[in-house]
Amino acid sequence: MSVELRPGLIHHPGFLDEAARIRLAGEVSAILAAAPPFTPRMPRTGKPFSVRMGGAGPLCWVSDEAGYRYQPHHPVTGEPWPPIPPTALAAWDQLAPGAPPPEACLINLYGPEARMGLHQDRDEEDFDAPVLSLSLGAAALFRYGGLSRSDPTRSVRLMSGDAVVIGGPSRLAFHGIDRIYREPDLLAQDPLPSLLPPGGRCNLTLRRVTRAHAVT
DNA sequence: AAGTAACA
DNA sequence: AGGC
Repeated sequence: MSVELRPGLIHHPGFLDEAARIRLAGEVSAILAAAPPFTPRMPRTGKPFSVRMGGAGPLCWVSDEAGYRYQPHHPVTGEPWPPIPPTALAAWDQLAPGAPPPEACLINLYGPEARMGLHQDRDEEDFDAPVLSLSLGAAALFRYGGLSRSDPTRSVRLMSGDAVVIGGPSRLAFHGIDRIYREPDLLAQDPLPSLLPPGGRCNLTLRRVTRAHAVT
């Protein structure tokens, strides 16, 4: 079951079943143990994000005073990023059929107070492949708009196990996270990656960064 | 610049 | 501009 929120922006509620959520949480925990979460900072001002980030893949996105960029090594340890978790790769194969393999798996870690301001994913060279988002843990209010910051926006609640595909005419659509929901009754429903605050949310975003080479 | 403040 |  899927819902087209706007052309090219597809919500797949409950895409990951319980077994897949548990498996993915374990894979993410192993990644974060090897490549610890870091706090990204705003370009120029150095203002820290409220979201902490981990990463996997040949390239991953980082942000600091010098700007936004993709780089092959962890910004603190200098080590290469761990491989993208297999459960996330399987979701890419299913939800982004025909796209070249993802190179970046950004792991956004939200505490109950974390937010992500409205933004575009535009630091990639390849805008043909979609961005794939996978949610674990606490529910969140996702807001999406159009290709201009001033375009009207709508909101939808994302739950643990949901997938969102941001592609086609919505590949550069503005989007963000306005709030994390606290749901005491459901706190124990899902195991979450270690190093995540209680009541938190973990979101994986998979992206193709470089242009795929033509096959000869 | 994925940040925030102020507002109805 | 939407959420709170």
